[in-house]
Amino acid sequence: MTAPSRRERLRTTTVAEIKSGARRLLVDGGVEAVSLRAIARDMGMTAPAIYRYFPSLEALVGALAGDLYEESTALLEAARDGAGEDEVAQLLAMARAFRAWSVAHPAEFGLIFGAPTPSATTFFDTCADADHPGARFGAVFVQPLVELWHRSPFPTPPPELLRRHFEGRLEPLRQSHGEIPVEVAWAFLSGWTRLYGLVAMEVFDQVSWAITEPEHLFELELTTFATQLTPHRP
Amino acid sequence: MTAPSRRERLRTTTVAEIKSGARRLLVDGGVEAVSLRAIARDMGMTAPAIYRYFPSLEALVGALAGDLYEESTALLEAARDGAGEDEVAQLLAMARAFRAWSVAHPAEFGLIFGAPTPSATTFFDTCADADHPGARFGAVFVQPLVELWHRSPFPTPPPELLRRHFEGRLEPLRQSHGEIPVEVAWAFLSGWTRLYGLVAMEVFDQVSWAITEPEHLFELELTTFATQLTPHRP
DNA sequence: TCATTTGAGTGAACGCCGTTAACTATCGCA
DNA sequence: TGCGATAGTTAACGGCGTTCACTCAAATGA
Repeated sequence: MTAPSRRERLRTTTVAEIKSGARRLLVDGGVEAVSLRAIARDMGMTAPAIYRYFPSLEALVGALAGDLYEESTALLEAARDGAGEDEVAQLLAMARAFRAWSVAHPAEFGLIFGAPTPSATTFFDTCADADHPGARFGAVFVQPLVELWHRSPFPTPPPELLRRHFEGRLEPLRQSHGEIPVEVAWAFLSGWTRLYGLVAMEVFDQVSWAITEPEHLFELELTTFATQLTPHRP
Repeated sequence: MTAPSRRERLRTTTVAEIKSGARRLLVDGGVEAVSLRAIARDMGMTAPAIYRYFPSLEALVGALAGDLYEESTALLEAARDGAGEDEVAQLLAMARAFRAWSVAHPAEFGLIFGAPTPSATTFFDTCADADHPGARFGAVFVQPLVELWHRSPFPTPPPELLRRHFEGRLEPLRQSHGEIPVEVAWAFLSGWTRLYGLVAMEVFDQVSWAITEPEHLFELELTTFATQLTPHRP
């Protein structure tokens, strides 16, 4: 691990500048506005120069998607770490942080959580299954759920029902998180699905025909979700 | 209402041929593969000819999105009409039909239920709020829910909690469906959000790192959803 | 120190794309 | 029969990703 040479440092900053230009275009024009020629123009370069740093536009967008995945994962971790000891409070803080980030960054959300573009596809295919960006993202949710389950088990559908549906199909999840109680796996999949649905519907503008200020629907669902994570009074 | 002239008939079939070419390109190349030149090539025409029928590529893709919305709405109605009298059975049949269609038509799903492209945006903006395609789509779900609610009310969060969160924010929904009990509005929004989340996650390939055969997760969630629509035993 | 190799960047070109403009030929109708 | 509307053409412009041949400066090694 030797110190980076001057050339390597320059290269790193250039890569960063390319990516930040790409993100700027993404933010104010959608993914189809990201073009090598526009990035190069903004940098005072010509388009073919970018091929010294990325093999194609697709690869550049893929790398950007990877960065965004990391950014949102770090965001979740920060929300969790700032929410005290109670796991339910941690999960609620993470959900709120995720929604806030997504609503504030619709283009970025669309790139990593929307329909898989060729760029995203080729990028994610280069990731080993165990450290798929989605796996590290999901892990931040799984950990508090596991701890909550051991401290104060929440109600779930009957475990034999869960086992019947999940039988042998949780291998990918197990590969990145080790053995997990089937109830926790269910809570994660069910909860993440609901969170994703709420946020994606709002970001993709699929509910504005029915409700204004979808944040209140979000908070309502969060309330009922928190209730479901609390043991029912006997 | 006079019979369409020969010219009008030719025009109609040409429009249909353009759209079907566009859909073919959409299906096996994603939305970014839809190009006027490719469509025209497949039809043995030149690209500018298409401007006799659509003012821009954006408008063509928008019209295609409108057709797809109609297609999926009709699909839901067919599923409902083939599911007998019981409203819960109707809702389950609709959910299954929606998932099946979406999984079988990922590109079409992405176009109308994914991140809004400029094309979709400009198209949906041309729709009046009351007959927004989403509203007609949602109506198919709302109707059985209303009937079920009147026949056999399902458990919901406390109505005062619902009212507090929905206060004055359901105007768009009311405009297309008239007065609706707040409990039904909640059931629709909550249920549609969960259904959308499940299907979008599967179609957009956001869960393959955790679970294989997501259809079983879908069926599991459907089971618990049906339970929640049934009055709890006293 | 000087020659050489490496790397970054350029300019021209190819073939796509959407879109516009000018033009032609055909069809339907009075 | 003639005329206007309609459907189609070709040519062109600018933008795009990408490739290739090239230049020039920086790092390297004898």
